[in-house]
Amino acid sequence: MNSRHLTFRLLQVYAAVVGAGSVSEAARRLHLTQPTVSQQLKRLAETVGEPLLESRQGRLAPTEAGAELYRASREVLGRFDDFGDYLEALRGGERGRFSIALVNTAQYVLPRLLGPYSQAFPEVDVTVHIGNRRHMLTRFERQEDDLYVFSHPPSLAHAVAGRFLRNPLVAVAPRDHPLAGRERVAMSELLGERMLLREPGSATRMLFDSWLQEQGLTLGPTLQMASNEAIRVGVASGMGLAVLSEHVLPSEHPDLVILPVAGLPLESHWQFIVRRDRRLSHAALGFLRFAEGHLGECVESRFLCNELAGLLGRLEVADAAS
Amino acid sequence: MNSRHLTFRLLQVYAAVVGAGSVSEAARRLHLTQPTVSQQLKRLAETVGEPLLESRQGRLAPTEAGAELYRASREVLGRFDDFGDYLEALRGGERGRFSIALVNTAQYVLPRLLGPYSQAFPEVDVTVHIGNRRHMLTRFERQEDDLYVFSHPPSLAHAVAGRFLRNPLVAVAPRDHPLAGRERVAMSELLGERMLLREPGSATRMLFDSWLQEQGLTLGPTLQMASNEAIRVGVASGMGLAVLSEHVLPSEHPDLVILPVAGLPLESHWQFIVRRDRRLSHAALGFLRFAEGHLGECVESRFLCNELAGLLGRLEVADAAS
DNA sequence: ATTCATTATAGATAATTATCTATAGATACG
DNA sequence: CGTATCTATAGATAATTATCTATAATGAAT
Repeated sequence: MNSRHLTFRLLQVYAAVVGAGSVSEAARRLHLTQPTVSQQLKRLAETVGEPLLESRQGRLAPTEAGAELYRASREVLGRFDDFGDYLEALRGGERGRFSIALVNTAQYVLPRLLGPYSQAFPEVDVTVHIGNRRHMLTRFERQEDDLYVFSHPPSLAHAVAGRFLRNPLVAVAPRDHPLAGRERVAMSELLGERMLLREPGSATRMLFDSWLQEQGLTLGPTLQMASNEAIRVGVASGMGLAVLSEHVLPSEHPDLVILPVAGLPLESHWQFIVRRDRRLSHAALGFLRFAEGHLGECVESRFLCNELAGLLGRLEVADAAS
Repeated sequence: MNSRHLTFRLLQVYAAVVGAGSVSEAARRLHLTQPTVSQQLKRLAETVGEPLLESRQGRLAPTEAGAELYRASREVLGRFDDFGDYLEALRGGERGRFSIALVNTAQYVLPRLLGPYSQAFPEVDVTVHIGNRRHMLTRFERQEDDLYVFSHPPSLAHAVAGRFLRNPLVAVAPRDHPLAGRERVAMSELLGERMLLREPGSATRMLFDSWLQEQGLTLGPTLQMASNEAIRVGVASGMGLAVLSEHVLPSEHPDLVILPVAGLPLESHWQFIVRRDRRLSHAALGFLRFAEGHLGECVESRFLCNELAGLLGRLEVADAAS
């Protein structure tokens, strides 16, 4: 039997004929003419090399070989129906996988979105990569992930971005610091103190540095630490002051106060970045849609800044074009 | 996804590409050119409506959808391979079904063949129909069975026959009968006795009647019984004499003797009859082949008369022609 | 940056398929 | 024994498929 030229259509027709027990009836059901169906059957029988049907008391009944072919056809057609369902689920973003890469600081907020999303789409595998900005930039260049979260995106030449969350940088001091009770503080007053800072190249540090430069200020004594957590704890224990993303602070922070420094908070935003030269998985798109729709429920409203509709719009356009 | 124009060939090609991890390599394995394979893939991806492969570090790896399609393809192709095996078994006569219709008297001998055959081909379903000659003729007319066993076949206009077993008709008497010890008996001597006979129309009776007519003899008193068994027992218990197929007698028959009547035994033969206007099932053909090859082992050599090779020859010719 | 291998595209062609209409041959029903 | 209903065959045609050669575009590896 040479299955080279066997089409699924042929099996569909055959199954219909066996199901109907009649060529004419099958033709009606399939909206074909009877000779068409007859001829298909003939070809199928030739392909199989064995008679498939014989008329028994008025009805067409499958022969031994025909019965087995019918079984096989049903299984095969069923399997491809399942495949069709799978595809639909994939397209609907209900199933599949995607990966998302975060710079360190974003790990304080992204779980608020990913948690509810995973609840809603349990069939989607999400891989989260976390690292410092340099690390993430490498991944971005290599197109290793579906989605990236940056506060300061790299070049958008091959990518589109959509902001979704405010990321205010605030100055923090220990609660018992002399400046703690003040109505208003000038930045210059802080710079005499030792500042605890993230490494150069981290988004937080970059933003702070460039702001200082604008203001014509220069740093005094500093202490560099690679982790936001370590900085927060350091400040609480009196090692110095710091400028940190507000998200890094726990909602209750008895040891720390936010200083009302003029010009702060520094406004920046978390945004999703999507490369345009890599096909975005349906699942990732589904996640963005979910974020667009449910952001309000997942984050405190003072941080809310949902500009994802625009991002989605630009993606759909690209999608339709392809 | 429209599977209307999906060919098995296409799935084979796709599976080969995924297996090889490269279009060119797959093309080599399939003895096709690389553009051919590329183009098939393109068409397949269009049919599915989703990219199937993406190049990951030099190799082609299936996408999510592609991986599922690969699974489906393997299953489907596997299922049809199995179907191919099934067909082969069917063609080889190792599997399937057939029915065989016997006139009553043949039931004494056919099990000797059917038993060993079923042992050798346990996957074949055999249906045996047994009845009197009239009954079998009806079945034969209606083409209800694959094989028929007659000693006197009906018209062979639409059928072919092959003898396989001698069927001698002998005269039997109770052991204590006056004629029992005699060296030689004339038929006319028997006709004074009461004869136990099968019904007119039965092969045994027809043969006996026409022989008597040839000899110019006529029957004396008779008693008609529809069963060979009943006749045999009747003779043993002194109800009269009879002319019976030797196969009807048990191998040891202490109550009966075979009379050495001049002109007896009447020679007739069991033969297989196959209609030519009905497709012979592979299994039935397999049975005939088995019979042809193993007849010697299944029946006593004095009855042996294997002319099945001729029958098979005629069937193969018809088969090749169709 | 050059080169080698891989993949994609274009253009061509023969074969095959999917369908139809019209018609002939079979079968079953009253 | 017609008649209605089925199935099979023939002939036609447009669409699709399978396959090639030649060539361009990509991409990985010196």
